[in-house]
Amino acid sequence: MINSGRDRILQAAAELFAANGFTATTTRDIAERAGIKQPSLYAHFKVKSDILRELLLETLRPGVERGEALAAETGRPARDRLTELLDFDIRVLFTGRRSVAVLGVLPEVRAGQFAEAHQLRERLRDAYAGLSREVLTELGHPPGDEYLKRIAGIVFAVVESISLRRYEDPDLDVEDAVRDTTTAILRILGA
Amino acid sequence: MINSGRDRILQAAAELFAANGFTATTTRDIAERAGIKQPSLYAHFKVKSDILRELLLETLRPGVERGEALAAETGRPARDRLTELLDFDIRVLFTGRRSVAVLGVLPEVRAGQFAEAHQLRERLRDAYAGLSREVLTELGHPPGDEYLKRIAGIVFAVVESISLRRYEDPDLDVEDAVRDTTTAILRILGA
DNA sequence: GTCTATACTGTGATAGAC
DNA sequence: GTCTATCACAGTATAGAC
Repeated sequence: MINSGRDRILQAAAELFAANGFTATTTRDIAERAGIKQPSLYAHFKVKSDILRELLLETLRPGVERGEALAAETGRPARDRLTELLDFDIRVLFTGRRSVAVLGVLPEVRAGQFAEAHQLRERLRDAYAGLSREVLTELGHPPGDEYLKRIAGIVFAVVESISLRRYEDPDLDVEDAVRDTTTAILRILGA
Repeated sequence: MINSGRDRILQAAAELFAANGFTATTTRDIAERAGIKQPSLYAHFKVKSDILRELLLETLRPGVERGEALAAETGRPARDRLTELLDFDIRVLFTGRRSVAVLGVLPEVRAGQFAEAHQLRERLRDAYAGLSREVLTELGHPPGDEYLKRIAGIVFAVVESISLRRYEDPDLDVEDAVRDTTTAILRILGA
């Protein structure tokens, strides 16, 4: 059901969380935007944080799956696989029916509670790190662990920044974002 | 006074805001970390948001001043000036006695209220955009307005990501951060 | 599954003594 | 400028009827 009550709630919450943060968004705000009364939320979610929890998992899972598959794949240049992951990941952020944006970067997500989402994010980061290592190696510059960690940190930051960039410029075009981001990241890696 | 009550409050608040966000940080949390009782905060700040306000302005002002000066300067390669701004800006984030980190990216900062800080952030972004345009031009690729906006968005995102990267790896070394970030950004610009 | 009514708690902020 | 005491309100969540 695309427009079920539950879905309306998730949609509304995603937009509000992205705009104002988790704690600053009240259950009343969410309910109002979803077109129901505040207590009705609790017919769908046990507690407020479960809404964010579901949004986070939903947003992260596709990228993690694809990322780990691509990182494990062999026999194809890492550069191509990294490009493919970026393409996939960025499109999820744009075409997902939610404006899931910034969610992964919300400070509240770091503080306890959302361990599962945090873990998924780590796995996605690892996928990017693994592909980055391979790309660097292909280019004749196999990185040390320390250096890889730092450079992959920047790469992942650029990926995650898409949410914020899109938030600040709602007209940002998907194709532009995919192309610019991919180019930037390949250049950061020295390609 | 480096350890005046007021300063202890700012220090405590900066750390808590960065870790948990603005709304999720209570005035009691701040007071406790500052070693005073909650109502004593109000001898120093009229309202809670004034604490964040001051932290934001304090963090942004030096970079803005330096950035606008460097962007206006002529007769020196833009590449050198951009490098200098990055060096300065990143060191402020690291050596500032506050862990001002993520503050600029807090969602709550976007929603109304902190207009002055928002404006400073725009000016800093403009300084980076201006220098980026010059660098691209020096390289023989004068950008169109649209392209510049997008590429400068990525550049600025990399700069701002330092806060988060440092938060996630508190051992991150200043010199490494300066070098890696500068290299990444110059590469993004095609240098 | 949605509503009205409401309980309970946490939070920002003030009053006023020291 | 710090404290204790306290207020007023906002916010999450529950109860129970429809």
